[in-house]
Amino acid sequence: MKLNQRYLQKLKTRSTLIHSALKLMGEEKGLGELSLREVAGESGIVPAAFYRHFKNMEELGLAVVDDMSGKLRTILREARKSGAYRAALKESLHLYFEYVNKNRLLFRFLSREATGGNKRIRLAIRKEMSFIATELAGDMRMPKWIPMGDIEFVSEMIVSNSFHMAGEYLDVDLSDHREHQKIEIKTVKQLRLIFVGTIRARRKRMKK
Amino acid sequence: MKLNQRYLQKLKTRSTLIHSALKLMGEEKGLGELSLREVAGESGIVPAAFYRHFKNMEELGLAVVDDMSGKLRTILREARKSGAYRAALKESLHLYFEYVNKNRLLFRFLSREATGGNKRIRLAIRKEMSFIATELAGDMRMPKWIPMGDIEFVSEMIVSNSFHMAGEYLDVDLSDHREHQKIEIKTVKQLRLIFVGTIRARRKRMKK
DNA sequence: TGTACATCAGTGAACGCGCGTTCACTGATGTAC
DNA sequence: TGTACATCAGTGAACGCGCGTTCACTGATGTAC
Repeated sequence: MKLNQRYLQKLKTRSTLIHSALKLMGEEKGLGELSLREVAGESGIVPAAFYRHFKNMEELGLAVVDDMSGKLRTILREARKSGAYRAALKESLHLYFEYVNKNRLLFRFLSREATGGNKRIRLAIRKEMSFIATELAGDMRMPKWIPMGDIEFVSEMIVSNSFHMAGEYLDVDLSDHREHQKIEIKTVKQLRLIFVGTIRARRKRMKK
Repeated sequence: MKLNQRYLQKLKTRSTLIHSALKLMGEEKGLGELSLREVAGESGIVPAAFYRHFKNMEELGLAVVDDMSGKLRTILREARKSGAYRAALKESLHLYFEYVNKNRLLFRFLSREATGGNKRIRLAIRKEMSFIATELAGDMRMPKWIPMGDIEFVSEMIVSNSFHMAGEYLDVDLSDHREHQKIEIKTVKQLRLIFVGTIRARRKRMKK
């Protein structure tokens, strides 16, 4: 039997470690600056007990990425069901930035570690973004005559751009609504440009 | 008299500190993971002497950004003079990725710290990118009827995309030429798409 | 030009601190009979 | 069901280490006269 009391308690502590790590990094500290003792302390266990869950801090970092992957995919699936994709670009992005704002720590973590000091973690995050891009490609409404290759290319660009703009969004002072608005509008313009570029470039080539 | 022997020696040590920092961070370590003692040791001075140059590691970080800003601007100016901008997109980007490869530490630093843990440094790097985008906007060859606002918008996107792709480029195994090639081609396609999007979107609006 | 004093980059020792890791342990929970 | 033993998440103490920062100092260089 695996689902016994002891096992469940272990999972709970593991999850606490993951969330403590996210909390302690906050908006300003990288994974590499986080200490094992800090995380253990915040989680209410003794430093030595950390090793019952992870071999070292890198393994914990990968677990954080894995945990957020799960969350992100769930959100994505729900957004698809709720029909958010079918809304106009402007409305979709408004929902997106609202979500970014409600999950500041998560997005700061992603933005920071996607280019951070640890290569394994960088690649894990990039892989996750690539997954999201593939999902998005499947859901995107594009003229039927646009080939799938183009759609995948464009959704990669969209995901990359959106993450980048989320990073800028999070650096704006919390109370500065005007600046938040500006970033939202800028993102809409960027994505629109990407859509137009895709469609026009393809149409041009097909006419030839 | 400012340009005395003592002052020049101080400048030299300061410059050594900056380069030691870049070297020690290498491809994998963030500014926040770098220790004052490491940098001092690598530079051949005693830890206490560090304080003759910088108040703390953050100030050193800002100096690194400032130093690379100077370098980057010089390169940009030379590229303009040499007419590299007038070459086809493909050739320009090939030169760009060659430059990225020759300055791996610099670009890894920029890529890492542009979203890194320290907000002052993030903003300093972003400001520098924005400067580069403005320069680029002035040099870019676009149809005369495209308004300056559009050109600035598009050069911002280009700079942002190019930096992002440089980050991916640096994570590819050094000997994997095929993959490097792929990233180059992908970047060309991305930028082409951005150009087409800009021109077509604007033309469309003007016809109405 | 020569002398006497000021400046200041770099020294070397010392400090208290939090770090990662090890170890034998405890005691609640699980398992075999 | 009851008992005897096994498992194992978490404990608490200890270790040696590198850290940032302070301080009084040194001695080469600069400046005023």
